[in-house]
Amino acid sequence: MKNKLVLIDGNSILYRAFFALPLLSNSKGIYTNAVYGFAQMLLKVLDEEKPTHLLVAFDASKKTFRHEKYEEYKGGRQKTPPELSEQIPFVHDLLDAFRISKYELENYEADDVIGTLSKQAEDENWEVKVITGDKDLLQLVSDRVSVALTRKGITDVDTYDPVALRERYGIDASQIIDMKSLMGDPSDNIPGVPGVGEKTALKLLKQFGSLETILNSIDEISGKKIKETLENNHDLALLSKELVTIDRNSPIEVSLNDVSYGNYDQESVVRLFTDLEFKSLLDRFEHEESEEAESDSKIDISFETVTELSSNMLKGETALIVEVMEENYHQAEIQGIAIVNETGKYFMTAEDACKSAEFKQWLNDETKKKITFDKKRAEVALGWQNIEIKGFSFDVLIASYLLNTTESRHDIAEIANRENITYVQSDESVYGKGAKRKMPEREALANHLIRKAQAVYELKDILTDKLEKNEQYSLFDQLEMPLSNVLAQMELQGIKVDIDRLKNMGKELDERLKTIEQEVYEEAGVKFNLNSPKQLGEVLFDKLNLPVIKKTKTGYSTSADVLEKLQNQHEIIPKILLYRQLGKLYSTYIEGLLKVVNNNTGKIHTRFNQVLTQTGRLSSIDPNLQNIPIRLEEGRKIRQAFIPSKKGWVIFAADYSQIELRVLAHIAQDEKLIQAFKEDMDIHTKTAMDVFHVAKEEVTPLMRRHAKAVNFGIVYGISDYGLSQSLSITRKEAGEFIDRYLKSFPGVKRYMDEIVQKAKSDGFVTTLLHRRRYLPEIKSRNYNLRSFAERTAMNTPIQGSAADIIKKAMIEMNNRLQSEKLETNMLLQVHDELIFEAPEHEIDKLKQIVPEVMEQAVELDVPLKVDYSYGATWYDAK
DNA sequence: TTCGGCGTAA
DNA sequence: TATAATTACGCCGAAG
Repeated sequence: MKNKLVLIDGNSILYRAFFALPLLSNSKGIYTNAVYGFAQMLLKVLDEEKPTHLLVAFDASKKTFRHEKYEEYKGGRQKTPPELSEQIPFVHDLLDAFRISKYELENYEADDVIGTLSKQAEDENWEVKVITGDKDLLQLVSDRVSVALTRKGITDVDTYDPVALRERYGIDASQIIDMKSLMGDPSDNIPGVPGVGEKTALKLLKQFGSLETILNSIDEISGKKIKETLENNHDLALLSKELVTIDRNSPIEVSLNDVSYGNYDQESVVRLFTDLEFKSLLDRFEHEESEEAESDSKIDISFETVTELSSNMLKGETALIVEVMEENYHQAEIQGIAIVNETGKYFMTAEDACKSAEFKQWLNDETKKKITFDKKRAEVALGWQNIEIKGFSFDVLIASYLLNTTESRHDIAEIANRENITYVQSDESVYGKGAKRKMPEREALANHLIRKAQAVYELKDILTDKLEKNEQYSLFDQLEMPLSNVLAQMELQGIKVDIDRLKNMGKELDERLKTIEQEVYEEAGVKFNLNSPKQLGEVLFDKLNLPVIKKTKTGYSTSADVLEKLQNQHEIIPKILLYRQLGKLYSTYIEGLLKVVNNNTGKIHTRFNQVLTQTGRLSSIDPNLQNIPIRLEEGRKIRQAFIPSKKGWVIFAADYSQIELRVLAHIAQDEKLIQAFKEDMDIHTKTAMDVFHVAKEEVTPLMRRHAKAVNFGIVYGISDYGLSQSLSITRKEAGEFIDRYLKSFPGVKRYMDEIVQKAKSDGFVTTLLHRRRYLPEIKSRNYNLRSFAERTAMNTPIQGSAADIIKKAMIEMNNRLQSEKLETNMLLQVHDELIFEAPEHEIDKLKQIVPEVMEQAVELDVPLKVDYSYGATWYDAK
């Protein structure tokens, strides 16, 4: 087959893409329009041209050999806009992901590289295509070289071969040089001959053939004026010609063989497009993967469908799939059971399984080891049917999460694929998604579950090795695995809800909302949807002409901080703020909670996601019980609807005091901070004393407030801007606070510096119990990404270690409640606090053991401190 | 369906 | 350099 070389003028296309597309950005605030356009163009080229060889050429340094001939070359050029230059690294990432060669040559321009390589390819009789936005390159057109010029947009091009060129300009490729030297080129600051444009240039060239002939035949030129300017600008025209001429023998260090194009690196492409949020482009690359998986899914895996299990099928460590298709596994149907172990592979319907005494006994036997994927799902789903499951030895989902918290896809198929196990399909491809999600035929289901079980069976050893290499096996086996059971119990237990109370609060809120709504319409003089930020923005800023404080991507910002600044400008504002506040309570916390109360138990059964956050915290969904209001009294009342499940019981709540700052004191080994906690000082007051250099008695409430904000900032990975926002002070003042803080607590300063360095050299940071977070972006050339990674390098060990500690406390608390034979139930975890329900007579015992267990969960160089309280409702446990 | 804006928690 | 605080979830309207 004949070779085909495609040469792309990198800078030119990048500029085109940047100006052709609106300034898009992804959710991280990185501009992506130029990369997007470039990627589009690239995909189109790969698709249409199917090159065997491909190179993207870039301009090298600012200075080129042309500057030696003509200093003003490319003078007057605008600097590259920063919105574009920040995208350049991503274009390089893009090319790397596609395994496409790129090249730039010191002292030369991309044109020269393209010119040289295209000549070499021509000599080899290859077909060549050049992609550019620059007409100069038309001079390369020949029988074997065609040039695609971007027309408008980025993928819309005109392609020139010698015929097309003659049609368009009436001249040959070689004459393009002469044309340009007559016309000049403002964008490159090439002078040309003043007064000569495209038309004149073409006319002269058609008549005389070349610049030199024109200059030598001045007498024959018709038109006095042209004659004169040509005479006067003789040298300038010749200089222009030199500048315009592409050097087709530049000393490039790449050869045609170096630029062969094979295939892209699918994983990198998907990763990059995901990061950049190129969802439309992503589709076709993810598809290919599933096609690949499908072909493997034809590999035959034989199994038995059984209606009863005998003990000789349940030997040795066994992979167990208890399939629950529903996303919410509470009271959900079990679809089927798959088992894989040394004796074979078995599928059972859920119905048969639940009837089987042998099976249930095996589930309940702690000595029969089970390998699972998402054991909490199985445990809770079975729990609702009063089937107990014990003896979990390895959970693939938890292991996968611990190995890489950044990875969001923890489907068995995904995890397996990463380990080159390709016979298992993704749940999505078997079940479908969204409205189309449905159960397949029994045989297809059995097949799928068996494959999952087989994959899980194989993955155990692979992932165990990895955990051990990372020194994470203990974190896995001693913390997350047992925690999962604790969480399952909490979820099954649920928290009782006073439905009437919620409904009454709802009624009252609803009435107030209607009133306020009417008032707002009157003030505005128009009816509109108050819940629509878009419509509200139009009313406030177009109709009422209030000053615009902040804008969002889509229009005016109407967020609370903006509205607060407008408080005194118009009477409508406080009303809107109140409407927002109450509306939030009504829709999210009254209606939202009522929707998820379980009809049978009268309780809310949340699900804790144990494998989601980047830091090791839990999260809670359906509903989220970790963000029930507390700050404002109005919202706090929602907590009155959370009650004990039995008469005469209480809600008991215990929280760690300043756990994150205590963790910081410990890991940073800051002597002053450690000392302050040892003396059990009020940490914000102490911070104020050190930062403002005053005695304890002189700390004003304002100083304490500022100190508190600084402490928050320190935990989050501080920036002067962030602090200035939260305190509404200037950046400079905020910067000074931070400086003074870091001088006062040198250990903290040292920690912040060292952790960033460590993250750079290791590629990840760790917590107290060896949880990891990888931070590849800490080496990024993009300021945004790098800064973000630096802040998370500082924050993750703090937030993550605090998460480790409370998780350990939860396991021990569960054991303790059992060993003390208490009836008390642990119900919720809210990052630094635990919520229980307890019979009255156990309160005294709890007052002792809860703080004890929580405070002794780990031993740090500072004491941990726990506060607690209790009452008739969650509200009263304050 | 999916995204952006907004607001709730630690 | 040019930007901006950590971790989450859910509701709504407005786009597709």
